[in-house]
Amino acid sequence: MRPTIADVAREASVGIGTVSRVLNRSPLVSAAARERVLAAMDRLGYQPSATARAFGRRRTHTIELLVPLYAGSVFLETVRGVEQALADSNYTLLVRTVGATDERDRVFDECCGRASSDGVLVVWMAPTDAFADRLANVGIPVVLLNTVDSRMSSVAVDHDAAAEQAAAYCLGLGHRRLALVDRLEDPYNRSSRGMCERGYQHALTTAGVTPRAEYTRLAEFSAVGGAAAMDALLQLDEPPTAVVAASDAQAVGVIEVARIRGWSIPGDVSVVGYNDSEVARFLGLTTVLVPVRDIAREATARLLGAISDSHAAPETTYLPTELARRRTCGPPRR
Amino acid sequence: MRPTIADVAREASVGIGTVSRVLNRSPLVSAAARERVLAAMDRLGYQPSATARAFGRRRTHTIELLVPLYAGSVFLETVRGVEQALADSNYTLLVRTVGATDERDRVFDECCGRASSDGVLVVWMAPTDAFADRLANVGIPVVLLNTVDSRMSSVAVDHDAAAEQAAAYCLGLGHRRLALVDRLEDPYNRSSRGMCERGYQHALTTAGVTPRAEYTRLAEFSAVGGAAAMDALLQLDEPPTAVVAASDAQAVGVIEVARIRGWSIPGDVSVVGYNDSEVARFLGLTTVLVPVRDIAREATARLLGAISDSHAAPETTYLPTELARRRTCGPPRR
DNA sequence: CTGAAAGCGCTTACAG
DNA sequence: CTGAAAGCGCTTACAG
Repeated sequence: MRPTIADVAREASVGIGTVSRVLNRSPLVSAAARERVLAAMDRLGYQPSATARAFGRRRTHTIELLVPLYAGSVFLETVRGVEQALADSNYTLLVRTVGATDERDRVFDECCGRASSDGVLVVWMAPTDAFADRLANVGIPVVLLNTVDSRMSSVAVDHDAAAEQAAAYCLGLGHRRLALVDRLEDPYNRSSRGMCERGYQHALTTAGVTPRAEYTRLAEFSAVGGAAAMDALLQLDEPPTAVVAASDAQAVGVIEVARIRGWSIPGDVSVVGYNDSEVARFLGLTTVLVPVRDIAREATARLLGAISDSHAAPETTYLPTELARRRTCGPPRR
Repeated sequence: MRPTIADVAREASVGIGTVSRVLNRSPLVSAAARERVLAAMDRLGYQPSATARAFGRRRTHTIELLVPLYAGSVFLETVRGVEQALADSNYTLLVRTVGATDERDRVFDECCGRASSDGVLVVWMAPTDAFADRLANVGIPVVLLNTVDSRMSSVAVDHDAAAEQAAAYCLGLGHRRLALVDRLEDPYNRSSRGMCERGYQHALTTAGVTPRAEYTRLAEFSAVGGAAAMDALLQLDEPPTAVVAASDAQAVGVIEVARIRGWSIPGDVSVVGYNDSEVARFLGLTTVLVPVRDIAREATARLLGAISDSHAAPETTYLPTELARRRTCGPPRR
């Protein structure tokens, strides 16, 4: 049998309260007692039971991460960031992935019902009203990563500003026929708007370029989606000379189609991606850098704060993006 | 306050034992009592406390997944498979990622120490001796995914057989100058052998082709690593006409370098990847399909089995791989 | 600074 | 089939 707190207390000739205090680094322990307890723990190879502690404190010391499957490569980086922020907190990370829309609703639901965690992190997913309400009722703090909702805290990148940054860069290179291969802001909601649409248009109007409807494509969030969109764009009478994509996956599709059709990059067409992935880096894709790990770290810190101070007001933080200028953009051919 | 089991018992005019039995679907409850309890739960909006249950049963009802960062794209699919196998078990998934070697050791260590889970899943990582010993001592069941170790259960793909399959395919197309861009079997152990080396050599000797040392490259497990290896291969007096890579990431690097050097694929050189990734699929890469999700599902089922029957003997299961024949392989130019 | 004791919300023999 | 009771291993007032 694993030794319990009682075994340690007996071994150290103290009460279990003292052992508990040592465990919790309480200052209310004499140096001598602390020594004896520590020695006893060591002798017995004692490890406190996480379950019993959670039960005793009425806290699970667990954080739940809800992540949609479409997050793909962002997943690992996010988990990594969360772990870093959790490093010396002895909190533990529980993960739930979300596939289709009905699964999202079920996961949201169970997350509130079981209340098996002290806090929830939602990755790149819009909360439903039902979820927001229940969470508020149950009193479980939540922080959104890369999605903004006024009812709760979030740490995000300003997608429109990022898109504007990408578009402005292309415009600055001299492009006037600039297309957008966009994705749904909320992939679980077919009627949501395009994620980058506003920033893209703002950049154009600022530069005095009139947006053209045929240059804006709402594509599936994948290489295949990007390829299909690029296919259509290249068949236009006046194909674009530059394409801003809402994800690297889509950008890869755009590039592949361009290559197949014999368009050189960046000679014939420039391409900008979004949210740096390993492949993007390798392919020399010019792309918007989203600080995924920083977002996760910051969001987790915020969540821990909200857990210990339940009166913390919801707050939205935007982290800056950066444009990685690599090899897929250049001035348009004259 | 959330209602507790006592509230339900009072509301239903039964003892808490009966409520507990209803909760645990025990047959030792009369239909009438069950009805009353269920109704009371409903009225009160009762949800049992996961923490209290875990504590009472001396089981955490939690499974821990240890995954190295180099697993990359395999991560999501694995989590997905685990979740599917866990679907109606009310087990919960806890995730820990592993970066460098010393972090691996720390994670292994804590995993045994805290004993915060009922079982452990280790993804594509060789267990250390210390880990194996402590796990056996503590009595926590473990299943390895895609790594084989005689001391514990594992569900894996036979990497050598897979490499042989890939090499044999190229040989069958007529290639005789066949190179291998390999990766370390255990990336945390620089002196481990190449993951595919034996299968590759076996395929060659079976086909009566003498392996050449300069055709076997142990490369870093990334696109950059594959690129570097391909660079060296193409500078040989007799460059290979086909390359088998130990991962899709490496294959992407191989392809990119070939393209840059003006070698057409599959005209001048054929390429086979390993462990289908989304990009690979999109690029039409011929690759070895590793059933990542099936492995996760099967491993999880095995783990749940070991948790409920602690006498289950360690067992190794190999799942078959398949070769996805796509567009990066063809016969050698004469 | 310290110990004895109550309490956290379940599960599980036990007696009936 | 059912209820009263002990027990799981901690935390946390409370009295000293």
